[in-house]
This record gives sequence, C-alpha cells and structure tokens, in this order.
Amino acid sequence: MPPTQKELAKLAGVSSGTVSNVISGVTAVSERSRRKVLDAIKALNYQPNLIARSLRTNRTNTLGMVIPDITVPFFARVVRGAESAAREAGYFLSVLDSESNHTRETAIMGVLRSQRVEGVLLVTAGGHKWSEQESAALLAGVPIVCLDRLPIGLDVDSICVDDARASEMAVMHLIERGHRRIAVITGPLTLQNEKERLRGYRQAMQRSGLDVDPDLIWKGSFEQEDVAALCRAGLANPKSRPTAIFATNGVTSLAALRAMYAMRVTTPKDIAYVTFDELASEEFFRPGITSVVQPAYEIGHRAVEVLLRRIAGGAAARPLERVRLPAKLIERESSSKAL
Amino acid sequence: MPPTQKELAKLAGVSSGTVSNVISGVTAVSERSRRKVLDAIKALNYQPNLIARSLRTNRTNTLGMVIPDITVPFFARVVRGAESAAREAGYFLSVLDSESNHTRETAIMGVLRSQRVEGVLLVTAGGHKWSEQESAALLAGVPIVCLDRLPIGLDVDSICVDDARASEMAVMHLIERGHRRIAVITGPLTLQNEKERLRGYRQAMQRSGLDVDPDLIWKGSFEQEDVAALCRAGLANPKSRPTAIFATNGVTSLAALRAMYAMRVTTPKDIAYVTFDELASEEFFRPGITSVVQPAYEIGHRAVEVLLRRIAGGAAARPLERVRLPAKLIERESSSKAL
DNA sequence: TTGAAAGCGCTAACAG
DNA sequence: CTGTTAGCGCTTTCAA
Repeated sequence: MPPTQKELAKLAGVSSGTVSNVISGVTAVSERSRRKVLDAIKALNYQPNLIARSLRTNRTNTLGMVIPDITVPFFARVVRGAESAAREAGYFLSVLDSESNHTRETAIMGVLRSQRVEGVLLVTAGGHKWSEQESAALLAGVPIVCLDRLPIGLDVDSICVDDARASEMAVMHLIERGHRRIAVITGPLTLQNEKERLRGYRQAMQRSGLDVDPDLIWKGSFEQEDVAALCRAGLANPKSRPTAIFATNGVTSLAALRAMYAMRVTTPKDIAYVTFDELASEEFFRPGITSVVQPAYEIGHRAVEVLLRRIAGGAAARPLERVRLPAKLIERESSSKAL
Repeated sequence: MPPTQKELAKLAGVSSGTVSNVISGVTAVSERSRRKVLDAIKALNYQPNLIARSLRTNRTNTLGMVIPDITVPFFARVVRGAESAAREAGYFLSVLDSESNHTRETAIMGVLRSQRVEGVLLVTAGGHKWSEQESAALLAGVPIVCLDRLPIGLDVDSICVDDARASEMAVMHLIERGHRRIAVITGPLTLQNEKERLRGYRQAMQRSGLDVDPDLIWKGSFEQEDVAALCRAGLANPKSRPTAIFATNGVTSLAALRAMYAMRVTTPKDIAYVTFDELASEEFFRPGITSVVQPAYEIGHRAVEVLLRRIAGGAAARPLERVRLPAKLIERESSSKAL
C-alpha cells in the first residue's frame, strides 16, 4: 500500500492539513514545517493520491479522446498534437480506440463520463447518425469537440481541414494539367467530410466549365473489395477510362492503387492520380503520389485549445467554434505528366 | 453536476446501499427494487462515479502504458494489441507518450503511480541506465512489464522478439545468397535490443565461417545526420563497399536508405539490403525491402497477459517471465539478386 | 501559521 | 432483502 497523507503527516510531526498546504502551495506554511514535510515525502517516496484529490475537488485535470484507429498514421499524428497541447495546459489526456465501431464508441463516451474527464475530443467512427436521444445525453454531459470526421446530428465545436476547398485545389491541379475526364473515388458518403470532399470535386469541375459525369463519381468505402470492384468497372475499358483519378482519403486510396496495379494500370503512365492524405513514407513510395496533406498535429493541438475554451466558458456562454484549417497540395510524380 | 447515488436512491425510494447492490449485482435485490432503481438510472441518465468507487475499493481497473512515440507504426500496433487485451480482461488502458525523453518518462511513471494504475506496460525511451534509486523506487511501486526495448538495470517481466535470432536469420539470408562482405547499421547501442541484434549479426557471420570486419559494423543512431555520415563513409569507395547491408531497425533504416539514394547507390542493383521492421505500406515501396517483421499486435496483447498474471501473483510470488517471440523474414526485391 | 473536522460519492459490513 | 453507517485520502473551511 502506498503511504497516505496521514502517515506522512505523522512522520513529519504536522497535521494532514499542513501537508496539503505544502503540496498545493496555496496557503502559506512556515519554512520549518515545509522542510519537515518535504523530507518526509522523500523518505516515504510519497505520491499524492489523485483519486482522492479528484473526489474532493471534483476536478480530474483530464481530457478524454476517442479515435477510430490509432494505427492510421493521420490519427496518430492528431493524437500527438492533442497530447502535447494537453500537457502544456496541465491536463492529462486519456486516449481510447473505438476500433471504428459506433457501439464501442458510445460505450467509451460513457466510460469517460464515469471517469469524470472534463472534456472530450471526439473523432467519430462515422457512418451513423446520432439519435436525438444519444445526442441529447451527450450534450448534457461533458463538453465535446469533434475533429476531422464531423458527426451528423451533434451540434458541437469542431475542427477539421476545409475539405471542400482542399479537394477543389486537388482537382484544379489536374484540370490545369489538361485533364477533363477526372474520376473521383470516395470513402463512405455517410461521413460528412467525404461529402464535403466530393462537393469540392464538383465545384472544381463546374467552375472550370466541365461536365460532372455521374459515371465518374465512384462512391466507395474503406473496404478493399468494394474499392477494387469500382476500379475494375471504371477502368476496364481503356477507351472510356478517365485520364485522371482523385481519391478522397488515404485508406480508400491505397485500396484503389492496389486494384489499379493488379489490373496493370499504372500512374502516371496510364492515368494521373491525386489523393487526399499522405499514404506512407512518401519519399520511397514509387511512383510518388501527389497528395493533399492535412496539418494533423495542428488539428490535434488546436482541438485541445478549443476544448479548453469551451470548458472555461461553459456550454452556452460562447458561440460554437468551427475551425477550418487549410491543407497543402504536395505535387509528386503521379500527376506530373500533363495530358 | 452529474447525479449521485444518493439522489438516485431518493428518486427510486430505496437506500443508497440498495442502489449499490443493484449496480454491482453482488448482493441479491428484490425484483421490485431493481426495477425502481433501473428506472431511476434511466431517468437521471446516471453514470456511477468511478473516482469515488476507486477511492473506496482501492482498485482502478486501469493499466498504464508508456511508449516513446505513438506515430511510429510499430508502437501503434503494439498499443492496439495491448488495448484489446486490456479490454478483454475488463481493464482500461491509459497510454502516455514519453516523446523518447527519459525525464518525461520518469515523470509519467510518477503520474501513473499517482493515478493508482494497477500495472504498467513500459517501452523505455532508451539510451539510459536506470539508477539504483530509480530502479528501487519503481520496483517498490506498481508491477511493470517491459516491452520491446528492455531497460538496463531494471529487473522485471519482459516481452520482445528474439532479437539475436531474428537478426541472425536476416543475415543468414544474405549469406545464402552469396554475400560475404555484409555491413550492419545499428541504432544506438545503449539499447538492449540493438545490442542483441548486433550479436545476431556476429553469430550469423561466425557460424558461416566469415570474418567480422569491424569496419563493416556501423554504429548508428536514430538521427538522420549520423546515419547519413556513416553511409557516406562506408559507401564512398565502390571497390571497398560491402555487397549487402543489414539495418537493425526501421528508423535508422529509413535514414540509411535516404542517404544511399542521395548518393545514387540503389538496391538491389548496387547493393543488397535487409532491414528490421516494416518501413511502410510495403507493397508500394519501391523497391520492396526485405524485412524482419515483428508480431507487434501480439507483443502488446501478451504483455498485458503477463502483467495481469504478475498483478494477480504478487511481486515475488512467481519467477520473472521473459517472453521471446519469433519474428518472420519477408523476402522482397532488395535482396533478390544473388551475388 | 496550524490543527481539527467535515465531507466529496461510493462500497461493504452489519443489524434488523 | 434492505437501511444505516463507517471510512477510503484528500482539500478546505474554521478556530485557535
């Protein structure tokens, strides 16, 4: 059993209250008492019991974070950013993985509430609409900031990349290189950000006076097989094949590339290719894939800042923040050949 | 303020103890009371306060995990494995990132103790020896299991790949393809696992009756510049250049490849190459790099099992477990050309 | 500047 | 089966 404050107080020959004062530093304590307490802390290797402290103060100094999959590099970087921001502000961050499962996600939110975290950073598993009931329960609980994948039917502070704009930029890049028949392959359109990215594609086409051919809108998912089927259907005939593809997220994109390569359709030779998200250690990826890169670390970092403002400000005290950050286009080989 | 058990009890018209019994399910409760309590829980959207429960029961049902960098894919997968094992056992897992910094690592261990986690999974930042004092303090605290990078001067349960064996296997693979002058480039040799991997290299050479040329042992680090300098020195002269390189970890390996490519030394054309660890989405990495692949998920998963046994068994009750898992060699292009 | 004491929300013993 | 109660380790009045 770890030593308690009481034992510490006894050893130091002072009262438990004095020990507390020494540790918190709020109330003045005589130098003599301070010394004795400090010595006793060393002697016993005392570590204050944060559980007891939290129960008493009703503060945990902890933020929760829910993400769909820590092994996705983008999320790992977001977590890093959030962690460092939390630490800078003197908070702990408790990260839990929902394994892209909404049921588990809901369970986790419950656990975090039970742990009395002071706020939650949420990257939803996606693909579902929060019911009125869920939503109400959530909003009545701790403050929430949503990142990246914004939930449908949940009105909270949020932060993500300006998806439509980023997407538009990527497609414009292809158009500028002479492409007219540009296919877009998306993730599940139940996700808000996927919808936005598709919107950006449409905008780029329309603003450039190009037709949006429904046959070139390939509504995909995160499943290898779905994506492969779409690619096979869309690329089978070299005549009607698009001259360029834009993939709206990294997971779908890897699946698409895999399918293309299996069909011996290569980039940039047979088709130009641009993707949302970095796919890997890009410098060794051959050919290099032109990518829309999100400021992942910053998204995590700023999400914590927004959350802390919300915690300080209270639920209704301030308007909802909706931060939209710009993404960058990194040009590489896959889109290097002008048509 | 979230509702408390007392308020709940009042609403349900029973005592607080009965509420507790309903929730824990340990003591029998009449169906009537049960109903009333359950209804009240719904009505108030009650979530038990785990902080209070922990203070009372002296149990947190939480394990801590300290890793050097969540953005390293290997660690992310280890975390996933640990998380799922923890969940299966009804534990929470609290993951903290030391940012490869021993000072921060020590601070984190203190925090985890303060949070009264029941055990800790530790991947040390490495590069330091734990002082007698640190070690003693640590061992007196919660049970610890070390993963992957085993600490020096800390006697605890541990789990990692059989590094020497895995290394030997990789080097044998090169020898079988006719290589005689094989360089090894390592990470910091202050890390136990790096030492082991170097030992494996030596073993393979010696068992095959080959000389171990000290000039072919490149003692590197995780720093791009150090590694680049070693590569430049070792590869400058095409005559005396080794015919193959074995890199003992992923981070160093990426740095080495970068340096090689900058020098226009390519693999497999100019030199054969084998590395410890997967470097990225290997199927798109060109050329594909022959790799020693570790069972990352399993390492995390089994580490939790070991830790739970230790928690159940007590400090001295059982002998130290030292689990060593086999790694696999995945052959790819970079070592495809026999000499 | 210090000590005594109340009480955070919960569980577990105990008496009824 | 149920209510009462003590107390987990801490912070925070309040008096001295």
